[in-house]
Amino acid sequence: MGKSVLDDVFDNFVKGVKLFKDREVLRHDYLPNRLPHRENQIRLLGVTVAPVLKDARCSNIFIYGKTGTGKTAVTKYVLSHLETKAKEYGAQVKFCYINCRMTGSEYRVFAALSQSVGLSIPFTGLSTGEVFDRFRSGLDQSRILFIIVLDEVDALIKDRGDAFMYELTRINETLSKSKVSIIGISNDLRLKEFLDPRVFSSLSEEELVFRPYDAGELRNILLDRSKLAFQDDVLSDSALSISSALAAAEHGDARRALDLLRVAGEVAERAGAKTITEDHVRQAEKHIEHNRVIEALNNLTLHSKLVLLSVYHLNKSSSTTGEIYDIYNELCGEMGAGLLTQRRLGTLVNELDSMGLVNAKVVSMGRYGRTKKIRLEISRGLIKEVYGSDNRFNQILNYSPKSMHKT
DNA sequence: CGTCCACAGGAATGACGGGCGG
DNA sequence: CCGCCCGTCATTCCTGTGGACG
Repeated sequence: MGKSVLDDVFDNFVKGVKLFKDREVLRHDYLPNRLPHRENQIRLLGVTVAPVLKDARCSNIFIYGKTGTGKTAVTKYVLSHLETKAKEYGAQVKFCYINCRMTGSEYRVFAALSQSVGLSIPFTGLSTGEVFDRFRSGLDQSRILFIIVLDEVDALIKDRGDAFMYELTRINETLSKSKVSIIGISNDLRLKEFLDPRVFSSLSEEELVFRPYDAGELRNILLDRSKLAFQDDVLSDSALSISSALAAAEHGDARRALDLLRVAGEVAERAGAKTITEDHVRQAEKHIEHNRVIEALNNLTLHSKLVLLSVYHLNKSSSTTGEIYDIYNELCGEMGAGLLTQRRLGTLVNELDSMGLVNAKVVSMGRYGRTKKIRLEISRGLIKEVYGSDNRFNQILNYSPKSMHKT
């Protein structure tokens, strides 16, 4: 039996220094039992929600804050404590946590709500109104105080409108045996601009704002977590500081900080190091970004890939929608793919922009019209790397478009 | 100072695959 | 099985617009 290349990998893993004690602690879905620097928010949310223990409906609450400021963690923390207290006092309280961005549509939100009051709803087939009616009657039957947590509602409201929110905020008027309270969580602080004022006012009976963490606070959070995550004396002080600093620069995102630390640990472990250094954190930063882009690149639809490759081919510091459409047109012909409209291409470009693969800005060139200036945001090498290994795209990658030397 | 380019991007509508309830 | 509804992608039609040019 020959020596496998894997022997090294496995040996290294077993014999090498173990850095992690418990890697799960650094994942963002992990709910710690201490949330440093959020004592105020915990108390406020607790106070607001407490009336349900005496069988009274609590106020609706609106929570604002950017990603990684602890909104979700605090909410889950408070509600899980509330749940155990409710059992203790025999209060009929139930809650349902829904991440609206993951759930995706109002239909599915109502379906999820229905499920949590014990109804089973097909994932398609019914009209949204029907699902809502079933949910309402199912809820009324169960005679409870129902707390609905709508995490990342801004995502849903922005592309579906706030009609479903309006229905939800008014549901109590038609319930006789149950009561509903809503906790809305938004990443976007300007959400009220998108909301019907009636919805907004009934939703924000209480408001809670989560400020971003500063570097010092992030440091404490990481320190706390790293004690559980790593073996003693594994994490260097400078690695800790740089992680907090990097995440603080990025709107004080604790999630980001935890990711950095976890990946840095993995990088260090793979390198066989016995401590995690500042350099490992910097490598982790690149690593995370690299993976993010590669994953995005692979998951694009055919036409989005072609649009991206058109930008790649133009190879200018910035190109306009029209220019890109010409190249895209050629690439479609080359591949025998159906051609989308320029209108459609516009929104695909915008999608690529929000994924950070491309940068698109509308500019006016006066007499020469108004268009989007589009620029590649990722390295050309990365595109070669990902699409070069795909036979279907290899020829497209090397294809040289005809309409290139026009200005 | 008005014109007019080269699009932006909203609204309505349709085609399609999937799945229901009756 | 039918008629209806879902979400998704795409088209068609449309009105809006910043600013260099004349």
